[in-house]
Amino acid sequence: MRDDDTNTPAANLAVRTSANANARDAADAAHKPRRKASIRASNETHLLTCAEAVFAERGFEGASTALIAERAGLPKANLHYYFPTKLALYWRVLDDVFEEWNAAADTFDASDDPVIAIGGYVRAKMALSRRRPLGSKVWANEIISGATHMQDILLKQVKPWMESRVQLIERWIDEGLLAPLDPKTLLFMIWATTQHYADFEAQIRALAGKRALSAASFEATTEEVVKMILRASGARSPAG
Amino acid sequence: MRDDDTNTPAANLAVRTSANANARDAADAAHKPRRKASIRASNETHLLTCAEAVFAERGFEGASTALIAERAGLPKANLHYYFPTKLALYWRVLDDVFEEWNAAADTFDASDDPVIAIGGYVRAKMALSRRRPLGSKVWANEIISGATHMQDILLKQVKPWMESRVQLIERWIDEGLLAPLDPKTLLFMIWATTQHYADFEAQIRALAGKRALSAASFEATTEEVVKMILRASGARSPAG
DNA sequence: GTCTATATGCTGATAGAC
DNA sequence: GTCTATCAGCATATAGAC
Repeated sequence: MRDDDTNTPAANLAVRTSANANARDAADAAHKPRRKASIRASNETHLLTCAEAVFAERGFEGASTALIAERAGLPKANLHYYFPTKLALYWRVLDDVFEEWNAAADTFDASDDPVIAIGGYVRAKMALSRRRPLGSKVWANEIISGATHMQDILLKQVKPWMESRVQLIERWIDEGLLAPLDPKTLLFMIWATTQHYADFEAQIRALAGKRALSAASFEATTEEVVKMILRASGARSPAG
Repeated sequence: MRDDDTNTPAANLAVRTSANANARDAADAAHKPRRKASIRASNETHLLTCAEAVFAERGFEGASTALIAERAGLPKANLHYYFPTKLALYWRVLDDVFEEWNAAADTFDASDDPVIAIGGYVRAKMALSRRRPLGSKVWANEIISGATHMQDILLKQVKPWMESRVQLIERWIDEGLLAPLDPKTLLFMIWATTQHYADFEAQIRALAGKRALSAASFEATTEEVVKMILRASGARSPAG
């Protein structure tokens, strides 16, 4: 590993955003056509999409830059022009996935009614599993492999989020709005159950049939999951 | 892929068992020392143990026979002497994992009381996650990657088991011993939640601390999970 | 910005001496 | 049954012509 530890996914995220902005500014300032920057942007996003699929299917070590480039319809050297190393490309994919995880996490704070907060969060996580299963699989692969490239995100972003949500859940328990339970166990159960519909797609398809993952069926399953999680947590609304 | 479809994990399992028996018989019949057969057996099990760890960490494509052999302290050629191809070795690992999955599945039939049956099954799955997390990770990796090497096991063994358990759950619902729910969603929730403690070990360690996976803590967590799953399913004992 | 050609090392698997 | 030496192919990454 030649990269120093400032080049983490989170650090990369910041770099990327400002780098893109700088590229556009430079093009504008020189009165050059915006074309180059937009070719770059579209090639980068296309490569990221293909990389997400290959990393999901084969994990970091199993994925090859040749296969990613082939799926993107670009020569391998072109991939290395945009992303210097396979690891840099991987970190960008992890970043993108975490951004969506974060957006879903916000729905937890939509209300101080645990029925609405927990129900809404479960629905958001289920929707994410359906909309972007590949991203969830990349995340899962990374953690199964020991989460070596994600320690920073886990410790600096996910952990604080979890800890404040644990306090919120404990308050709800004190107020009698939730059954006495271990908050972390509840959160892990929500993550496990909702992400299962993305990560274990292939097993669900084999066991429950292709229809099980159709739009209508998935929506019904989502409501089943919401119902069961709410029952598991013993949630009730403050008013009632 | 040069192997024909009779060489599936399930087929391999049968072959292995009889092959081992034959090897022992032959040695006994020829009055040769038992040594050779037991060297074979011990090398094979050792290689299987190391292979399980490497496949868990890196997935099938990411794992290399060189690394597996190195961890086993054997030359790579020796590995290929016992297991002709990487795929054959992988299938044997999948078999072993499935055997344990199957043993845990039996606990579901320990009683006709859903509180005992479901609670016991959850405890068995949690115990398995703790005792053999690497096996669970291999299974998870395989399914995330599309379950291409497990279609037979899923369709011929897991699916029938699931379908008969679905009928049992439906009967319990009819008898008023479970809340009205979709049985498959309940089973998926049990699998997802219990396997989470094996597959997402690294995340749990990062978020909840190393202590979270200690023996005492894990036992407490198991009871939390049992409590929440039973509440989610609305289970009650027939007598009460 | 694109892409052919190539460097360097690792991959699964085998040959054949011991 | 063990293991060194080696194969052909694929891995990541780069050089340099266009």
